[in-house]
Amino acid sequence: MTDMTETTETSDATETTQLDIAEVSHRAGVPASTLRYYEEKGLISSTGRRGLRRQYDPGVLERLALIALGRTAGFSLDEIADMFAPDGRPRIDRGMLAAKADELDHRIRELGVLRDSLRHAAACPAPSHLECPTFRRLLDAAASGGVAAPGRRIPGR
Amino acid sequence: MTDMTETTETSDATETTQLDIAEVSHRAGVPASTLRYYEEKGLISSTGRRGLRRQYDPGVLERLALIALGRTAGFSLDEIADMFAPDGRPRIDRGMLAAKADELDHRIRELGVLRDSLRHAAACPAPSHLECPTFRRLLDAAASGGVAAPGRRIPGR
DNA sequence: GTTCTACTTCAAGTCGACTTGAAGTCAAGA
DNA sequence: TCTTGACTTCAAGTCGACTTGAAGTAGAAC
Repeated sequence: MTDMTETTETSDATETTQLDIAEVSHRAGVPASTLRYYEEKGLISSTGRRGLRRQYDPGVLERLALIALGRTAGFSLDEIADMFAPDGRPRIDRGMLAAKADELDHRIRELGVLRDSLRHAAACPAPSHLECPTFRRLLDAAASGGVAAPGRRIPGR
Repeated sequence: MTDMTETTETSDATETTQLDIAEVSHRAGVPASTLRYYEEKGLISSTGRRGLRRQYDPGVLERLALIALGRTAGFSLDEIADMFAPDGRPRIDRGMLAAKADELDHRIRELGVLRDSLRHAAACPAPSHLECPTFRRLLDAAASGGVAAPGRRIPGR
């Protein structure tokens, strides 16, 4: 949403800087239905219509990237929505970023332990996993919540 | 979380060390409703009833630990159900474990990049994140799916 | 014997992020 | 001008893992 564009926008010059929803969908790799959904949630906005079709400012691509980034960092759409100031410019709380980084760090360590254990179990010669000491240790950890309390969301992918 | 209160062994001896659902719920840290749900899904089974109340074999605790483990590794309940042979003994495909480990590994690396970038952005002196080169690089990566395509499930928490 | 209470069943609700379906609209091409 | 087909709206559906609520039951305490 940096200004700059919006130059000669004569109606006949079809050379609009505006992007059709299909174009945005294609370029961002996001279904049109999702774009409408995001708009409804206030995450993005269309600049106008051509007929019924939504038109977007090219800046929407950046915004979608920002949204995608937030999603992969584990933010909910609502959280992401809060990251944009009313004027549309991103306003990201640095403290929040740091907190999320710490969270990720923790999660990463957990997953590391898990990965190593899984690998061990995969190679372990014990006839049954239940007889493998490493596996049992993992089990105990999981049982006591040592690895990751199965709260609500799950990491896996 | 060890023995103790090994059920009031009152009444008839040979109470077979069966655990009441409340006991299992408490020891495993899993709500009774979840135990019923798991049973319905075929993930665990009760050995009988005392009145209406379900009774469980102590082995169910280990099984629940196994389930918790699978959950934190990112397996769905259905996948976990498939990990038990019809006889109830775990039958974990080592190849599957290895595959999951690889998956985790990949995810871990993604999250690592993300964490580093978040940390940088949090400390970055650029007036706006959009002007921070590192942040922009991250954005581009997210936009091109380089970090993690926001498929269906999200890693977060 | 009565009451208390923790269990029981079954159906339905929840949550987040979308997707899907039906019915309608409109710019562009034949 | 008419047809086409990609868009539009709005409501409802989906998915996974549970949770919640209503109505019922039985063992244990009194």
